[in-house]
Amino acid sequence: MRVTKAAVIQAASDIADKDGLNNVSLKVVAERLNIRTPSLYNHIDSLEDLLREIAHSGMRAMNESMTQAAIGKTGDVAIKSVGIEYLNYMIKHSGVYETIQWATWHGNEETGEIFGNYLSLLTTLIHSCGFNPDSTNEILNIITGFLHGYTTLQLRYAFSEPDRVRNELNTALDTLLVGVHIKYD
Amino acid sequence: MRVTKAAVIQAASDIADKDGLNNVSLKVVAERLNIRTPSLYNHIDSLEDLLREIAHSGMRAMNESMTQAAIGKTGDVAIKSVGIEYLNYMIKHSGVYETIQWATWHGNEETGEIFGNYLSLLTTLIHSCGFNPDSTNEILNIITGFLHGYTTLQLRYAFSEPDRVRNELNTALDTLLVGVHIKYD
DNA sequence: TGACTTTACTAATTTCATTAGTTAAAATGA
DNA sequence: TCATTTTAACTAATGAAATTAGTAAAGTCA
Repeated sequence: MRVTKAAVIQAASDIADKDGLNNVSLKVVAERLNIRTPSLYNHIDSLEDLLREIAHSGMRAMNESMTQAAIGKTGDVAIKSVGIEYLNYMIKHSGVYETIQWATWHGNEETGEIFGNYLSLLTTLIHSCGFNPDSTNEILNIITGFLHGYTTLQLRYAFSEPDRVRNELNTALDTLLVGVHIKYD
Repeated sequence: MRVTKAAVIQAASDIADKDGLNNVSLKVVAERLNIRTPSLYNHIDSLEDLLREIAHSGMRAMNESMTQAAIGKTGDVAIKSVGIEYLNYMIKHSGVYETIQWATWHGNEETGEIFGNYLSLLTTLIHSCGFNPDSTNEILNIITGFLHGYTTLQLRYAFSEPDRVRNELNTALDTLLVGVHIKYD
């Protein structure tokens, strides 16, 4: 009697980050934990369930980091801090992030809830900018969409030149926010 | 003697669009084509190879549609037309689009080339806006990043309310381009 | 201590992907 | 046209991995 559900998810996340999502198999996870493959079923329902759990754990960690990054800040500064933290997480946990993208297509209700927490954080920060509240959702979609797409497309460069990509993301967010301010101030 | 490589990719793409990426298996594709599973190896190298081919075929089709959408247009109007076409393709071929996202992580040189063609199209359109050529790449990253992220996050709504999402994408691109113009004109 | 629960194990089973080896149809080319 | 070569199909194995069934050990708690 040793392994816990959290340990399974942790082991699987580590493997995802080191070897990529399609090298996460029950066989490999079990080996990492020094148990037999069927024993994993005491902690998870299926491989697909495990992948979703990896994604959820990662999303919660991202939410936590981004929330920390926003503490004591408001407006554009806060939004940009959150954006940089989003990128930082992707760089540090690219395998988990790949799983999060997978969960975009194969998520369940819980996935939606956790994503909702992320949206809540951004919503609060958008409010702190003083935009017309009627436009909050429109702005939310613009910012979250941009952040997701920009970081994903730049991820390949972010490994070798993290500082450059971080700076360019910061500049790009400035540009985006200029447009948002003109349109919604 | 009947099936061709193109037919295999087409069948697999149809299955992806109808049942999602993780229901694309050699077994199912072979059944659709009325041949035995091993016969597929006359046309493809492996399941992973097939998935990449689905992605490549989809990316080429998107490039073609977007190029058509840009004909006879310049500047912001052209960029927005391309963006709408990008969204249209995703709505019509969500399974293939999921495969394209998969290929973001598991692509090869050819994947990069096809993506390069897309970047070339956008680069041309950005030039037609008259921005400082030194900033073309920065702008390219902003626009392609935004487009990818915004459409991906809105895809779930795009099935039920395509017109609303199309309109909002158009507005969002306007907002983004306002910022870009102020920053780079 | 004795019932109960948890978690691991071994032993199947199933489902696919993939490989090997064979055959017949189709294409090519003298 | 006819022989040669290529192509693409087939059947039969093989192998890897997920999942299920059934069992035993170890911890929990009354």
